[in-house]
Formats: sequence, C-alpha cells, structure tokens
Amino acid sequence: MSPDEARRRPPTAQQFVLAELRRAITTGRLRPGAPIRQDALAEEFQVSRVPLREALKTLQGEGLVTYEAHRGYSVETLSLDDLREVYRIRQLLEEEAVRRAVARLTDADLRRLAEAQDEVERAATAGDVLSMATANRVFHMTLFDCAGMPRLVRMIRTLWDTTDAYRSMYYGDAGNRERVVKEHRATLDALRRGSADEAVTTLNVHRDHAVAELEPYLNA
Amino acid sequence: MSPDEARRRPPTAQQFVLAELRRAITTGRLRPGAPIRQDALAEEFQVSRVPLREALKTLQGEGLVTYEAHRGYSVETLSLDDLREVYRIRQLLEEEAVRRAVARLTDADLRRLAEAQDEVERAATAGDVLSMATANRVFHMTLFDCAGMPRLVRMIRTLWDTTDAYRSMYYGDAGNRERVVKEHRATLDALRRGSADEAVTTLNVHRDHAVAELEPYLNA
DNA sequence: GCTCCGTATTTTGGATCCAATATTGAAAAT
DNA sequence: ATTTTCAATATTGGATCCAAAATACGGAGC
Repeated sequence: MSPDEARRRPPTAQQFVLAELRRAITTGRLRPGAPIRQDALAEEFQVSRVPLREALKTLQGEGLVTYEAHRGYSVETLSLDDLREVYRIRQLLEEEAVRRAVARLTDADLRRLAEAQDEVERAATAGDVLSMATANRVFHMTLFDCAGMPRLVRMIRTLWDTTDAYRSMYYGDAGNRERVVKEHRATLDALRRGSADEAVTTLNVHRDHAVAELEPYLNA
Repeated sequence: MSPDEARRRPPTAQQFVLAELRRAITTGRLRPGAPIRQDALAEEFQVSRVPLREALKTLQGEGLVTYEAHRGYSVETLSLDDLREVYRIRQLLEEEAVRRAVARLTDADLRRLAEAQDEVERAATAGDVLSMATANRVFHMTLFDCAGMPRLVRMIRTLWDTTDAYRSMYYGDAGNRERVVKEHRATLDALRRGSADEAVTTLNVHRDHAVAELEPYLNA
C-alpha cells in the first residue's frame, strides 16, 4: 500500500468500509433497492462481516439502507416523493441554520466562505464534477457550521448524504455549474451585508432549482 | 421465560439489547458521560458483544451515545444548549408535520387521535408517569404520522428519543400532567376545526413549557 | 398444470477467540 | 518531587466458526 493510501485509510475497518459503502451507494454502483450481500461485499473490501455490519448499521441510521431482521440490508430507494421530502426538510433546517449563522458571522467566517467559493469556481471552470460537488458541500457546510448548532448541522449533513448519488448528475451540466457559481456569489453578497432574508431566499432558489433538475432522473 | 416475555422479546439479540440500552440510558441508569463497558453490559444482558456493538451503532446514529475509535462508546451528555437546540429543531420539524397533517386529516384520523387522548387522560388521572409518557408520545406521533412524511416523522422520533430521559421527570408533577391534558384538548379542538395555525401555536406553547420546566434539571 | 410440503442451500445472526490499541502503574532518570 | 519510559493490563476491533432463519428447489399430491 502506498504511504498516501496508508495515511488516508481510516484507523478502523468499519470506518473504511463505511466510506467505501457510501461511495458505492452514492455513485450508484450498488443500485437502489438491491439487497446487500454481506459475504460478497466483505470479500470485495477485504474485511470480515463484523465491521461491514457495523458500517451498515450507521448507514441504516442515516436512511441510506433499510434493514429487516433475518433478511438483511438493502439500498434505500429514493422515490420522487422521498426526494421532495428530503429537500423540504432541508429547506426548514437550512433556513434556521443560515439565520443563526448570519447573526453570528465574523470576518474570519466570511474569509473562510470566500475561500470555499474560490474552490467552487476553480472546479466549475475546470469542469471537474467531483471536485465541484465536494467544494460546493464545503461551502454550504462552512456556512451552516457558523450557526453554532452542531446537531442541526449533523442532521443537514445526513440529508445531503441521502441525495449525494443524484447531486453529481446535477454538476454534469455546464449551465448548472455556472448557475451555482452565480448563486453562491449572491449568497456571499447577502451574507456580507448581513441580510438573512436575502441569503435564505437565494439559497431556497438554489435548492429548488437543483431538485427540479433532479426530478427527471428519479423516474428512471 | 414466560410466554409473555417470549412474545415481547424481539427476534434478534441486537433489537433486544437496543431496547434495553435505550431504557438504561433514558432512565439514567447509565449516567450521561459514563463510558460504556462492552464486556460488562454484554454479560448483564446475556448476549455477546457483537449484537451489543450493533445496537450501540444505532444509538450513535441517534445521538444517544458518542463513539471514538479504539476508545469506545460513552453516554452522550445533554447540555442545556443541546436541550434547547433539540427543542428548537423539534419546533421547526413538528410545525411542518402538523401543517401537512391538518391538510390531510380524515375523520378516522381524528378518531384515532381522540382515542390516544383518552389514554393520556386515563394515565394522567391515575398518576401513572410511565404510561403518561408513552400515551403522550402515541398522541403526538399519531398526529405527525398523518403528515404522510415518513422521513420527517422518523427525524422527529429520534429527537424525542434523545430527551426521553428527562421527559419522565416532567410527568412526575401532577400540575404538569393536568396541563398536558388541557393542551392536548385544545390541540384536538384546533385540529377538528382544521385550524393549523392554532394547532401549531398550542403545540409550541406545550413544548416550550416542557423545555422550561426541564431546564433546571440539566444543571445538576 | 398448479399447489403444497419438505429438504437443500443460501444468507444472516451471534458467540468465541485472537489481534491491535489504549490505559494504567511502577520504576528509573533528571 | 517531577517527568519519562516501558511493561502489564484492560478494552476495543476484527476474523472465524457455528447456529438460526429465510429462500430456493424439487417432488408428491391433486
């Protein structure tokens, strides 16, 4: 194993498989609705079934997989209604996070947000879909973190996870990438002026557009 | 084992242990902040550490315990800020659930709610704190379920779980029990009239009073 | 052909054992 | 006395093995 891999590889097997499983699910390699065969996956990831099952329990808690006693785990299918529900809940929670964040924003916070936005723009112009997705996430989470409500942020993060599989599709389109950049700039602007209302509104539009674009994919 | 116990005992050890752990934590037998010794608990519950660890992973997802690699699990401590945060998030999510529920309420739903309320009143007059807590929960969850948003309800349920330990304290006071009965009646009334605003307002008062009463306990 | 039943196989659930890591305590050096 | 080092111990992490349950399959009966 390369030293780089060794450094990145988590200290426990369950954390390692958790990350791998997440990726497998969110990239769609494990199809929604498909049963999860513990033996096969354990062998693929070169671990025993024990850490695998612990990772699955975590994912169950996050709603990425379902579990039924003696019948095992399956990848959760996200129906159109589910997608709408997730985004609606996100709207509720993120509005709260943004309002609290605005009330507490420091100059250092704004600098960190600007840096995150730079990264987003870099990825957008490079057309790097994967970097774009992670940079975008960093931007939003940085903002949410400023709210000083750790549980709230954790819940939001979990909601993001459940739709990660679909988000990368969104960034495949150059127009969408450009749009995201503009919306982020508008958000940053509102934040600098301390206008919670405008920030919330902008982000709502941002989010609604994403879900509208994603809906077609869900029927497949 | 009595047939009654056999019927109630879940089909898997992890589900059994999960229920036991929840009770141990929410009743305070496992103190907040205390490390969880897997060997000791496994022996106490007469299971091996494997199902115990899976149950702990579930509780970790719910935020009832914390986990650190190679250092194990501890009972999560709920600070005053945490309590306020949980109740604030509940307010956001429950308002949404109630509004959706009101828009979809059927006569059958109202009957089920009335039945749940009967149970609450029975427990309240009997002074049965434990029954009161469960009946109250049934009442609220019945209402939330009517929203037809399963993920939202699941999140709300999880939030209730994290403060369960403290809720039973609230019902120890006869005045509080009486108050709850009255507030539920007002809620039911608003629901029957289809007034979402009133229902939401009533429930907000209901919830805020509970958190205010609970706060003193948190400093201990 | 269809259903029902029982057996074989697959898959999950759990117990035990060993390995890896963290913690504790005591001795040695400063 | 304080700090450091290192061994002993306790505790968690994971692999393997066996048990229990569900599923798949095939034949008997209708």
